Amino acid sequence: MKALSDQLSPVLTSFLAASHGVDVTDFEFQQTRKEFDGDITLVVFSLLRSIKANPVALGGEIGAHLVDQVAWVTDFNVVKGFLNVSIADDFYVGQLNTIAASTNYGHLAADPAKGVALVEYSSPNTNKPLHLGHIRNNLLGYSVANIIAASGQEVVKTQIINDRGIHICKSMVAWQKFGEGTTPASEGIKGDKFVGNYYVRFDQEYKKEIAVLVAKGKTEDEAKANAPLFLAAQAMLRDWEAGVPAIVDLWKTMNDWVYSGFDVTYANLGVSFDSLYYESETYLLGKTLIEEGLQKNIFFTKKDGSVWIDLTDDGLDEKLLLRSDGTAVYMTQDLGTALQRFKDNPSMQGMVYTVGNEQDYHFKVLFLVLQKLGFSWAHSLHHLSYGMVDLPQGKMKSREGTVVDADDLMVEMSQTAASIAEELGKLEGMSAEDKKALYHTIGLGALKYFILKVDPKKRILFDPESSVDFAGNTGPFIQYTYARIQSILRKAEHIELSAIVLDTIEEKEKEIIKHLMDYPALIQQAAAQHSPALVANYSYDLVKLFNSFYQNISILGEEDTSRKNFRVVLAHQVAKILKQSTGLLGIAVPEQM
RNA sequence: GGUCGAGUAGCUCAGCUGGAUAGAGCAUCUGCCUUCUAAGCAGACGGUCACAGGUUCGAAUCCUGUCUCGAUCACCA
Repeated sequence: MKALSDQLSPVLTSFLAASHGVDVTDFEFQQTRKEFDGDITLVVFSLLRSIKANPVALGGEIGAHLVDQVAWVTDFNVVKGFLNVSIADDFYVGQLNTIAASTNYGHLAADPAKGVALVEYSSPNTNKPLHLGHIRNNLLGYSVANIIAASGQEVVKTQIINDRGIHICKSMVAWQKFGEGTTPASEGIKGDKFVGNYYVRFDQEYKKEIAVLVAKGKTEDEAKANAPLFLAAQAMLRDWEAGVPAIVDLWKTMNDWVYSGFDVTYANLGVSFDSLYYESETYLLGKTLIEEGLQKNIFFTKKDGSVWIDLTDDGLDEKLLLRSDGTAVYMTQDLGTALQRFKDNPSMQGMVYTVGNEQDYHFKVLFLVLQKLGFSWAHSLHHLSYGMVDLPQGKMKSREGTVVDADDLMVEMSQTAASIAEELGKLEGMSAEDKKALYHTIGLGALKYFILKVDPKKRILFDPESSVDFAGNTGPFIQYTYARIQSILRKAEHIELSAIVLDTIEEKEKEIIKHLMDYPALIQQAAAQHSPALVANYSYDLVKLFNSFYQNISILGEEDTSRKNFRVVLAHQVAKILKQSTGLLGIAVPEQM
């Protein structure tokens, strides 16, 4: 649609300037409805604001001009205020040839003038294994990074690792006390799960201690603050900050366990990072920013020594930036991290934070603070806010064991894919190894599409019982269509794929080409809106169009050679775009399934 | 209470910079494998676009108010 309207608009502009003396550059086009003749429709109504005329008469005037002046406009009709324009079939054939001739159609190479965009995602709590919520985060961030890159801007995928603080010390204390020297290797479990267990263990033992103290007559708050485990964790944090070697070593060891566990999950999920930031390395820079803000009188100090910013003029509240004891809070380290990233990427133009919508307020404040500190790049920051993934019984809660574990879920998806495939029995002759890889591709395709097709802003309800579909509007449906096309292309190998010349094509073929023509504009739109859902829906629509064509019109069975060639090229281009578009979503497409 | 987001078919979702009779999938029901892979295709059924006003040639889309759900307003991260 856009590709077509972009070509018609200049003609209309100059015509209206000459005939009515008005300057109009924006026209409202839409797809012609099925019940009318034509390919594209100009909404004449919208022109009436600048031109006083009868819409039907004006539509006729414009239509006649287009037929006269544009070689590939063949006909027109006017219904009420709608001008339906017909386009010559060979125009579409020409467009298909253009698409076929271009590699990476619709994707642009990085433009140095656009600088580099950072996309942050994942950034999990290093004490807990990744769960379904993190999967949504990772898929969104990874996909948005791909989409921005395809739109023509260099991208750096990054994350912030929360590797310091009292919560880290909790699992360290628990391991020291109850770990008995075990390691992930000795227990044969992933490092993140191993450390996560001690984090849970801390919480359990801590609660017992509190109960004991309360039984002895202490109040709840007193008990919490005086429980031996809590005191131990606090002491450990002090030792860590003081750089006590034994503690720092333990910290490094346990963090490495977690990271190696996460790496396995990331690899299975198919996401990756170009750079990592550690809170332990940026929170001090955050503190210097606080100093700077105080000197500039952007921040103020309260009696107890805590540092705040007053955002009431911006419709927000006062916000704490530094504790009264001088230690950093969440905001402090995020300020430092942002500045560090700019220092590392001087051409930074745009940074996307992929973080759940529960932190909308935090990011509003963060961006405002950076703006007030005078950083020009602070205006290009964007919070990619997404809704929670909820279970039928509500929020996922690790303490209640209602968390959908990321590793487990991926295994289940793979197994479901396997059982469906075995039932269908189309994979004879494929090696066990290839099958395993294929099941993973399909299972993950189902999961990724399921999550990415919905608007990020919306909550997702995940029902483990009804699970993720493999038929209908799903990832496997798209993968299946791709595999079918590959099958055709294998059989069509001997066909000469030179530029096609045809005067007439089928309606279904035309619909497909129209959709292919929209791809470049779609990528730009998806990048501007940070929306993988747009790419997912585009891919689905393309597959719907192709399948209808495939089931109703024979490709290889066509006797006319040039027509057969045309259809093979068309199928080939559909596959090409599908591979590109699903690739942006992190979904792989199989040669056979 | 303030702020932000969501509310479209029984269910899960598109559509939202205003345009012709609001679209898909799942579920239910009909057909289609002797022909390029049926994880598919063709069709039926299914809607007061939360509610009420307003703006205009025209509103699911924009504005105002109301209701429901979620998030947030911590010297937690």
